[in-house]
Amino acid sequence: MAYTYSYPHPAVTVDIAIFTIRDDALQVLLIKRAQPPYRGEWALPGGFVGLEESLKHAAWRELKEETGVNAVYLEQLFTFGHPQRDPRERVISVAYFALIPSDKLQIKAASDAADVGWFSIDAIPELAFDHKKILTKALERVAAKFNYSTIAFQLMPETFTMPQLQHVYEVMTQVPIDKRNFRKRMLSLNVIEPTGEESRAGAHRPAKLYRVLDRNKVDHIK
Amino acid sequence: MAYTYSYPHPAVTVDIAIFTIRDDALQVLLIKRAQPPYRGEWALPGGFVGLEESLKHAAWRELKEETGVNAVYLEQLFTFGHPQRDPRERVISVAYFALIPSDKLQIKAASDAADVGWFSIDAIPELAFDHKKILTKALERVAAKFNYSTIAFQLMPETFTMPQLQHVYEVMTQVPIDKRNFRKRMLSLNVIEPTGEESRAGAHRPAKLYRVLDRNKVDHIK
DNA sequence: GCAAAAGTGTTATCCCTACACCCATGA
DNA sequence: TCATGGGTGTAGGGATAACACTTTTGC
Repeated sequence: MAYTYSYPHPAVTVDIAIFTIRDDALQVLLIKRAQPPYRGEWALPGGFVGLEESLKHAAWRELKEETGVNAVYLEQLFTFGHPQRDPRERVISVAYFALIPSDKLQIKAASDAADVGWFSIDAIPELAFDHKKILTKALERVAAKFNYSTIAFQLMPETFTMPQLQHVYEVMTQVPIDKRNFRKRMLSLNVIEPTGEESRAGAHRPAKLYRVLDRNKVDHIK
Repeated sequence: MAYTYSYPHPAVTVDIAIFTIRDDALQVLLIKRAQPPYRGEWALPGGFVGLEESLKHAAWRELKEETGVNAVYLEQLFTFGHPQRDPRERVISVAYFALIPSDKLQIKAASDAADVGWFSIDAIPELAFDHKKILTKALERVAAKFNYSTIAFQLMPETFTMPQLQHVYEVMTQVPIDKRNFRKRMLSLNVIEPTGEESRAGAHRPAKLYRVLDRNKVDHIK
C-alpha cells in the first residue's frame, strides 16, 4: 500500500504532555520508546494523526490509549516543526497538554511499568526528539494559566481540602502563598463548595473537604 | 515528479493574519484567490510549508511575499486541522499573526489592488476555507495580549503621539480609556521615551512625539 | 500533654479609577 | 477669537498583601 502525492508532504503527529499530581508532586507521563529512533529513551506519548480525524481527536485517542481516561482537560499547546526534529522524515508535531485529577488515574500507566511511567517534573530524564522543549513550554503555559484561570481545579480529585489545593498551586507556580489569603481568594472565585465532610489525615485537626461546582468549566478570571 | 509514502500524509500550510493600523482602523491583509477552490473569494495569505523550512520560516516567507516587510512581530496562533477544512485533500494549517507598524507598509499591497487589499476588521468579506475562524481567534489573541503585554507598540510607527497610541488601544480592545490614566500607565511601562519633537497636525495644540526604546522586545506585564 | 497541621480577621498598602480645566495651534 | 484636540494632578475605593494565634486531632 502506497500513497502518492505530486509534491512532498510532511508527516503530522500529536504529542501530549499529560500532567497530574502524585505524591504531592507535579508529574508527567512518559513512555519508553520501543522502536527507533531514540529506542529505549523516554518520550511524551504521541502518534500520527489519522487522515480522517481532527487534531483534537488524535490527541484524545492517544490520551485514552495511554491513560484510559477521557473526561479531562485538554488544550492545544503549540506546533513544533523544525525540519530536523525527527531523523526519519519531516515530522510536524502539534503538541497538546492534558491535566488529570489524581483520582482518575487508571492502572494502565502502572501496569507495565517498564515502558510507561509518571515522572516528577523536577526529575525528568533525557527525552527523545525535541520533547524537552515541548514539556518546558507546556509547564510555562500551565503555570501562567494558574494565575488567570480556574484551570487548577482540573488537577483536583472529586473532593479535596484547602491545603491540598494550595499545595497544587505552590508546586505549579513555585511561589509560597499565605494560607489565609489563599483561602479567601479561592472562595471568592465561586467555583467550589464545602461538602460538609472532613478529611482526617494524621495527628492534627481534620481539614474540611470541598468539591468543584462545575468540573467542565474553566473560567478566565480578572 | 511524485512523492510516495507508505502511509497517508496530510498537506501542511501556514496562514497569516497580518494586522496594521490604517486610516485610524485596525485592518487585515486579504488576498483574492486566483485558483480554485474558493476562486475569487478573499482569504488570508498563506501557502504550503516547504519540506526543508521551519514553520516560522514559511510564515516569514509568505509575509514577505505579500508585504515586502520583514522586521515585524510574528507569533504562532493555533493549528487548524479539521479533516474537511480544505475540499482538495487533508490540509492542516498552522496559523500565525503578524503586526506591522503603519509606516512600514510597502506599496506591494496597494500596487495590484485587484487581488490584495487591506480590510478594516469591522468590514470583513466572506472568507475562504475556515479563515473566518482563524481571523476571529487572531483578533481575540491580540486583544487579550494588549492587556498583559507591550505588544501594542508593534503596531506603532517610528515615532507616535500619546493620543495615537491610545487610539490603537481603543480600536483593539473596544473600550474607551481615560487619557490621563492611559498616559500614566504607558509611561510607567518604561518602554517609550519622548523624542523631544512635536507633531503639529491641525488647528490645535501639538502633541509630543514618543519612540519605543527597544522595538524588538515585547514585555509581559503585571 | 504535646506535636502537627488546619482554621480564622484585621490592618496597611498599593493600584486603579474617576474626574475638570487650561494650553497651543490654525483658521 | 474661537474651535479643536493635547496636556496635566489629585483623591477615593477596592483589591491585594502582610501578619499570629487558636483549634482539633493522634499518639
